[in-house]
Amino acid sequence: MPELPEVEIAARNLRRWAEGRRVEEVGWDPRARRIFRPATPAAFARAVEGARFAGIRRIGKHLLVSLERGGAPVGLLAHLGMTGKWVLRAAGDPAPRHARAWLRLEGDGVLHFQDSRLFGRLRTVPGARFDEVPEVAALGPDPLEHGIDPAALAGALAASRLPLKVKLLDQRLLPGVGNIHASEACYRARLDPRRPSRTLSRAGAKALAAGILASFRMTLDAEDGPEITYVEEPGAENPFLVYAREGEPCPRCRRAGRTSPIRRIVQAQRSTFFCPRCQR
DNA sequence: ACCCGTGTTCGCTG
DNA sequence: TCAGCGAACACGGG
Repeated sequence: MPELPEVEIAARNLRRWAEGRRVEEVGWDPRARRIFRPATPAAFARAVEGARFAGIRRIGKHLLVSLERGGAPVGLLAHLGMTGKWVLRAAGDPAPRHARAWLRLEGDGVLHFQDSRLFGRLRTVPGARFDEVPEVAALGPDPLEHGIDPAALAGALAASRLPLKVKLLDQRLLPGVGNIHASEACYRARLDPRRPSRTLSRAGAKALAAGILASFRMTLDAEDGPEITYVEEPGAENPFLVYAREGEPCPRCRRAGRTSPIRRIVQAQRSTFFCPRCQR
């Protein structure tokens, strides 16, 4: 269940597993047609079969995969939704649980797209012209690739009455920020997630930019490896500062010799976690 | 049974 | 025209 760091790991994995290799055959789970909308799984398979992986980019939570067949570019746009994940298996291995699409590569590997909740998307992009896909064109500059311009962020926040944490989920602003990192960034910047975003000062926007990048970085460092490990998998410790820590003492207040429990509230139908004492 | 979930899109409203 | 809101999508786990 991915925000920017998990999608970045997926991009690195795909580069390592597939770059330069040809897709011999594509298969799919017939119950998962919705993943391939607005096209059909058969059309997806036709477009990808026989093509060779040429390059993998990431903007926010979108994976932009460029392939090539007979000198012609073929684009593959992937979004992991809530539960999507790319995994590599050896040919002949049983398909992993909830495998919805699979790409058999030349040599021995099979790339599986797993997605239990079917919120993911796999679609092809003619000529790999990703900038002509409206959802991609609407995204702001990727924060990991380009950094965050505090002045631009301050300007965007000044234009909205939405609560700060809700505004952070707008992918046109800072693509890749999701529900966890929105809470984490507000906490790191000591900002109350309920504040209208337009009430932030320049200094607040600057702290927020730093908080977002620090939160991404911490998760990226913890998750880098051969396969994405998700924090909710059995036995995994919660690596976050406030997310899913309702009722636990705020670590920053505790350091200052005070006690303040983390609160959970609901904003825009999503959970928000914060410390009411040190986030203003 | 019921609630919750790291995401996005759609239709409605003012 | 557009920001904002809430339902909907679909399935598994606690």
